Amino acid sequence: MIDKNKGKKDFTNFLREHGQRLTNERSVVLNRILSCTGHFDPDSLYLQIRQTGLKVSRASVYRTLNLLHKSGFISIVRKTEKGTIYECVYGIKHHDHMHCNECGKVIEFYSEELEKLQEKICEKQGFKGQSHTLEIRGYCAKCKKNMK
Amino acid sequence: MIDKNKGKKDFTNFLREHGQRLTNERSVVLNRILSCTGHFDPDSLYLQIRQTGLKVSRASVYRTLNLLHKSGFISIVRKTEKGTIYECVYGIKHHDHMHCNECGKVIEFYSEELEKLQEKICEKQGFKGQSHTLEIRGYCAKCKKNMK
DNA sequence: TTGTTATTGAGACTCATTCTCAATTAATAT
DNA sequence: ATATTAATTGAGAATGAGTCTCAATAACAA
Repeated sequence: MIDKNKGKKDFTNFLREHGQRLTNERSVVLNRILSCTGHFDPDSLYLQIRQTGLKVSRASVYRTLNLLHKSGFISIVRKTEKGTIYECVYGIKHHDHMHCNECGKVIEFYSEELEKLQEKICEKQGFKGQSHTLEIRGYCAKCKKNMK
Repeated sequence: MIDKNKGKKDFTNFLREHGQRLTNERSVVLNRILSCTGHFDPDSLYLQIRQTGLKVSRASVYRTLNLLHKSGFISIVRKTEKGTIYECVYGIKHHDHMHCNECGKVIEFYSEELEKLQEKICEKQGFKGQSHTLEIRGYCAKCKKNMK
């Protein structure tokens, strides 16, 4: 389970280092995303927050998401026509995605071997890898079967 | 070198299969992207076309880019705040990208080993991989050195 | 408490992309 | 060729995610 207090502390530290403050609004957004399982988009997040009776403006939601992204609490899964999809990665093991072109299902996976190989490839180029995004598109087991 | 005639033929076939036609406008856009080396964005492409004296509306450029994307002639490199960046991949060997967070440099690379490993990972999930995008972010050799 | 500075919210604004629809053009049938 | 039918185009309006403005407010330091 995610330690929300630690999250709050870590985020506060990040803000401090940048001469910024932990406000109520930021705290509300942080709490919300730390409870998120799975992917989310800014507007749903905004609506969820409103539904709980708390008041944070859309502008602040966007502003806070940018901060959370910079500080590494959340990462961008993909950008679609309808906007950006995020996921919370704080305290969560890194993973990559498979995306079914047919039903839209997203499979998360992790491979130590893959990570190692990427490091090796970076070294060969003199590149210092810091993070990466890998999305494999194709057809999930179910859709593959349905297609004959 | 890319065979533009073959490109035209292949694109026409794709269109036919979807009950669509190869118009002058589409042909102009196709030609332009087949001459593109490197990455490009829709608006620059539009301006380039206008500069050569040819007339294709912005709307048609966007519409054609969508078709070229669906038919696999071009792929999306990344979506930025300023819009989508494409690259022509027709007749070009698949590759992945490293992106320097400091200077913005993009390094293209290809690893057979990486491709194989991904296939293996897909199989394990019963997933049928069709394409993928891998972007490694970090620091290029030069910037790495400058940061000491 | 007070002063200083960051932050907020409402709504205006931006800008990439899509949509509208009358006019045009490609492919096909006559 | 010519008519018929359906796809396509262009100009500009519309859309919509995300950002910006700025006066009012809240957080922090002394």
